[in-house]
Amino acid sequence: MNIAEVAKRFDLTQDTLRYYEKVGLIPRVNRTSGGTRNYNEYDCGWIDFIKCMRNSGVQVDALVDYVRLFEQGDATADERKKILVREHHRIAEQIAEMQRTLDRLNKKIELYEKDVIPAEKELIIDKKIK
Amino acid sequence: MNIAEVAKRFDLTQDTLRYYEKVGLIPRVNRTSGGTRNYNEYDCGWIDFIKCMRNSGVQVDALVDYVRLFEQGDATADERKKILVREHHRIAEQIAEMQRTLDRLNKKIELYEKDVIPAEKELIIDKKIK
DNA sequence: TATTGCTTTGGAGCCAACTCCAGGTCAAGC
DNA sequence: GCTTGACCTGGAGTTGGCTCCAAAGCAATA
Repeated sequence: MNIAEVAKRFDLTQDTLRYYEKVGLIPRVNRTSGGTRNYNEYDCGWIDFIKCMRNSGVQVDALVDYVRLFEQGDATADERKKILVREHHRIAEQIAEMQRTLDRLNKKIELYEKDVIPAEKELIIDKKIK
Repeated sequence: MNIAEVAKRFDLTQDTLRYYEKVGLIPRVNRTSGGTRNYNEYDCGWIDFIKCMRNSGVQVDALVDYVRLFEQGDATADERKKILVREHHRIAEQIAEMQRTLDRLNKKIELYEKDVIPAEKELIIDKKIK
């Protein structure tokens, strides 16, 4: 697979794919004799994983660490697992916070629906919610 | 309330509070004759709301729009509601995506727990998950 | 009133994460 | 072999969202 195909498949730009590789978000991709990237399914597995994590707000640094450890072999499995667990916690906490925000928005939207709210009541809305 | 007290109360820096006001994330705060900000509970209500939204990933622009409309009075209630509904959708979608990521991480962590995974199996892990 | 410290402003600086570009190389069709 | 278009690299530029700073004014305490 050339870079154009991979970019299309994952809805990423070629620049982003090259960036991912450059900073170590994914392991180095094999090249043709001429130096052109030649992606295989293994690479795509990594891209898929990284894109998923990035879309959930996992920091580039954390993922770079993970990939670096991965490349160091089996001995780092424990440390890699710790990263995954830590990021799991972070995401779970973030979901909880966003859920509370949704509740708050729900109440606010409900008030907007009941009667078009005069602007001056805005604070009261927030007071009620608290 | 002076800015120091408000900053402490919301665990924000004074710079952040001034920034919020400068870009229009919160309505203009009243000042003393000398020009010093004098926050009241109304201001705090806004800060609380904005902090909550920002922590859930709502963009500054969207909130600035909301505040601007709010300041234009009752006639904009409909448009304001639309913003809230749109951001509600965005957050709900983001939660869904993060939930899927948690599932994926759970499976991956589980595999790490079963037997310390040789690095070479990394792709297989992702294949299984897919 | 003098000192010490808090607050003001505009604007510069910073960080994460891309995104774009120039100048060059490679490859595929004619 | 030549042209045309895709791909390469290193590095500069951009965006969003703060964060920091200098120079100056205000406030509280002695």
